[in-house]
Amino acid sequence: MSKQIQAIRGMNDCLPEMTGLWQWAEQILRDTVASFGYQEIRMPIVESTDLFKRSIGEVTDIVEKEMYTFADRNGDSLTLRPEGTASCVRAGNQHGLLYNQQQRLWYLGPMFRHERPQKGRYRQFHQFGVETYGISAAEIDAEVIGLSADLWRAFGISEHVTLELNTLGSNEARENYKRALVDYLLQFESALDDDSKRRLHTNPLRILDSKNPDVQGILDGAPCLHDCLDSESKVHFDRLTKLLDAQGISYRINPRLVRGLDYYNQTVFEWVTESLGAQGTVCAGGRYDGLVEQLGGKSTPAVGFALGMERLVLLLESLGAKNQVSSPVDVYVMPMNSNALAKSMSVASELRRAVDGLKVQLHCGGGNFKKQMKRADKSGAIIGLIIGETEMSQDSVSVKYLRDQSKEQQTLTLDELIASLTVDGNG
RNA sequence: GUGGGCGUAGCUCAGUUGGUAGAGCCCCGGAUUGUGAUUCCGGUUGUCGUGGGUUCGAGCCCCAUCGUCCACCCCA
Repeated sequence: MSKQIQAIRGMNDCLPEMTGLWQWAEQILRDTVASFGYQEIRMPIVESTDLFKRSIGEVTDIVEKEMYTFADRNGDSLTLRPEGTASCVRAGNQHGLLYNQQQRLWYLGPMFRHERPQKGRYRQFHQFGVETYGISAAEIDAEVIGLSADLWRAFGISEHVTLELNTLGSNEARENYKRALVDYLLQFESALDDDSKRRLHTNPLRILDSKNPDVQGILDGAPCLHDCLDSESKVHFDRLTKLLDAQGISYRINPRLVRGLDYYNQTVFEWVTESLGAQGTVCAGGRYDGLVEQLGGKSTPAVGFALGMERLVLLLESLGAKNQVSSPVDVYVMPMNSNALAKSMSVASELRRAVDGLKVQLHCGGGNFKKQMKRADKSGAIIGLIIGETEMSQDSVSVKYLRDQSKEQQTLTLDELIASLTVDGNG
């Protein structure tokens, strides 16, 4: 055997034992956004490097050290997308979707960041994203957050996620606050850890959600972002919280909640969980009113969020959602000998055509009866269909119920079998 | 990028002060030639991550390297 080639570090295969759960999750996501009237948009995975530099921010870690950037054969600098919002705005601008219009969009696909892999964090990962454009009123913030809350309800995990909410205010308010915060923290500079010292000059707001308890202690005396807010932002945030209250969505206002990407303003939120280790944020988003214009479009308000699929699936798995996934096979057809093969294949075909959604697998490769029964059992099928000389001679099939011992094996005509499967609703 | 844990069969893992590798699962055959999942019997599974070093002798000790997991950082 020659040496095997491995997958790239941090880029994982999704194996058959997991694809069922992924598909189940994806279906619920699609159904939920569809119920809100949102439409899918599909963007390329590769974009011009400048797109991300201009949107995410030049001094963010994502742009500085995490992007998969390379020169293509023309010498253009291209980048594997590290997130979806920038591409979505670019596509919207390019095709006139955002100009004086309202849009409610969603997407799902792979993203790439060159980070050190750990639980809930991979170099190729998948985000489900929702983006809305052209609505500045707080009700769209409330709708988007309400939509995310509906997702947890549909997954049955509402008790395991909590909503954190904050407002960053206008850009001017935020700049004012940034200055006040830096002034305050400079008094304690020697007591700050190295990461916080560095961020003092790069992204001071990020110090607010430092995990270091000493830093958090210093922050207890720091000025509060909410004291620097402009009145317009206050009104917007107040309307949002009232609308969330009216929907019965509970939240915790966290004045230290900030976002890592530069384009956010006003509303920001995160859904966090205790069940995922260090990567507790399963979904996060907010308002980004300046980005459309920043990327060359007409000034357009926008709100959206992104949800980490791997983190969602990990969470669903840890909460035992795997038994929501149906078996890959409902009926396993066993031809007893080579004479029964053609008959078995046609029976399988007729079943598939007659019963909508029925999953029928034909035993291939022969083998004795014992072996075929073992395969039938392993397939997860509820019904084993036996077709041998006896059945051929009377134009019937023997039906063995593999998961229910109280049900006797019986011999039926194909029509009788189809009738029973149809009544059961796929068994 | 930084730190720590772990790399032994397809999978999950034992392996004593250093003496040339083992269990369960899986798979195959049989008990049972038309009845699985339960039971019993038998069988196949290896570059001990890789490369050096120490030693008469290394899965075990040392160095390097790669991989992986977890945490920091970052973020969904």
